[in-house]
Amino acid sequence: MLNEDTKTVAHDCGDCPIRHRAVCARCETDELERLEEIKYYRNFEAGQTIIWSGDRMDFVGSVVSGIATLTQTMEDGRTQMVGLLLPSDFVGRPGRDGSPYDVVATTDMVMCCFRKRPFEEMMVATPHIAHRLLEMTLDELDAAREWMLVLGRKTAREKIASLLSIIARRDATLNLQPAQNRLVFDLPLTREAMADYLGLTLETVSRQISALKRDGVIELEGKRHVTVPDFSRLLDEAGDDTDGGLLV
Amino acid sequence: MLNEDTKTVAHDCGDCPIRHRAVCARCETDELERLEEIKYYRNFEAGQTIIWSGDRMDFVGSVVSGIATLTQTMEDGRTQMVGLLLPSDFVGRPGRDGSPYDVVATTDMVMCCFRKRPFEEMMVATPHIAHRLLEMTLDELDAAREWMLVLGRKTAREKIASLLSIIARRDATLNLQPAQNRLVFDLPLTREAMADYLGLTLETVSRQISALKRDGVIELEGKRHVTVPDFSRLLDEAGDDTDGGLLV
DNA sequence: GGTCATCCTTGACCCAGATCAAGCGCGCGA
DNA sequence: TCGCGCGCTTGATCTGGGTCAAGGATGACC
Repeated sequence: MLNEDTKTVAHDCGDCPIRHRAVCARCETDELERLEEIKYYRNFEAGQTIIWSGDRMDFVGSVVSGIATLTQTMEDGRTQMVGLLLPSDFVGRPGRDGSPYDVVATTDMVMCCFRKRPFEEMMVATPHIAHRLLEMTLDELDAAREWMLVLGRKTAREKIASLLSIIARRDATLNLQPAQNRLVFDLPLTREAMADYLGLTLETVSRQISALKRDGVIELEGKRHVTVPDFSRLLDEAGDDTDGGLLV
Repeated sequence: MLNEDTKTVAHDCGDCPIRHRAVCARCETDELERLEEIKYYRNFEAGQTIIWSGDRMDFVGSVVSGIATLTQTMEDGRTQMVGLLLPSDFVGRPGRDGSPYDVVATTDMVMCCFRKRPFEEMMVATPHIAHRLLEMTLDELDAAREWMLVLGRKTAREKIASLLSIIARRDATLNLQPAQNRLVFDLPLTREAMADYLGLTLETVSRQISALKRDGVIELEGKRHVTVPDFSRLLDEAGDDTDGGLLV
């Protein structure tokens, strides 16, 4: 059962990803209630490691606010980010015990979690939850494969443009802007984290961002606040063949 | 209903992946019969494109024999392989209409297919099929993310060693060798296909294979037949921290 | 056996991005 | 207010792998 405190948070969370994105689109009332029973919220501070690679994971859940990263590290310290968790993204591997990745909060975060064992039991009893999870996993698989193209074949400049357009798109779908080509967002990652995502060094990231700024593809206010005056120009720089409709 | 011809093939296919790997581990007899009704076999020749990127896909299925690749191509022709389909691998995106990738047979192939619509209907009616598909999709996601580390952070030599060890491992699990460190297999890919998988050029692939041969990490007979005298040495070259137990 | 195409190897050279190094700017705690 | 640390930028130089180019091997087909 929920304590008063948790209820309050749940109520604040009007567009809680569990409602609109993860598992509940077709839930019946009693299923929703069962979900509520195994649901709880966790807060993390910027820089805090949520799960260490190899750790046992006793929950699944969604990002409510803030950003986390999924990274792999080799013994000699080379690291590669393999996923970026933005609000409404699902975290967890139903049916698996551990995480093969480090999960790290890069900003302050709130996560909406379910205890794993009861969640899995619900999954068995409620087939459409499994279907929804399959959907989401296929989405993640597509994203991972898209990123393989970025890592394997794109130039440094194209990589940066690809990352910026992904973040811009996600940001835009959250804070719906008037449907125009200009958009504004804050970079949620350090240069080093961007480098780890893109398979570059932080110096190259910095240089290419400066170059995009010099060429008018982006405008910078401080180090993190980005304005994209022409989004289709950015997509072009990313080498994307998509038409770039913002609202996917 | 099955015609006589198909039945024969089905019978030959004693370890048909649909039986032992994809969906049927817990199927009841009548479910198996329903699967049989929507099941058919397709043959492809080496070089044949199975699905074009963007095509409608009206089936799902498994590789029975032979090898296929999943590739993405940019407008300017740069291509990145995002998946390698070996025998027993599943192909298809239940719930999705099209494929975002080209699927190409690199050797002669046999696939065991199910018509997509009835398969999806069965999935709804038979929850453990959806669970099995979720399992498999999570496996693919892990593989894709593992490959992101290869593409983003490994050197050319490490990339080649990683690819060889993956193929060797898969080959070994199919044709179980005595549990020793020496193993033998045939490369199922051209140098160019390897390059597309690894984000390299075919010249670099060729040079690095020559180097591994010169250094005694592998032995070559012709261009495709590979002997690995010491598998743990190969894993070492790949920069893998896994212990390399062959039988995963 | 000869021709041709495909796949592969090897060499010479070049360049994008890594590496090494110096310094800037801003926020924070004393 | 100062100093200190962290995140970032920029410059100089180096190098792994790309590019361009020239053959070598193998096998299919005439």
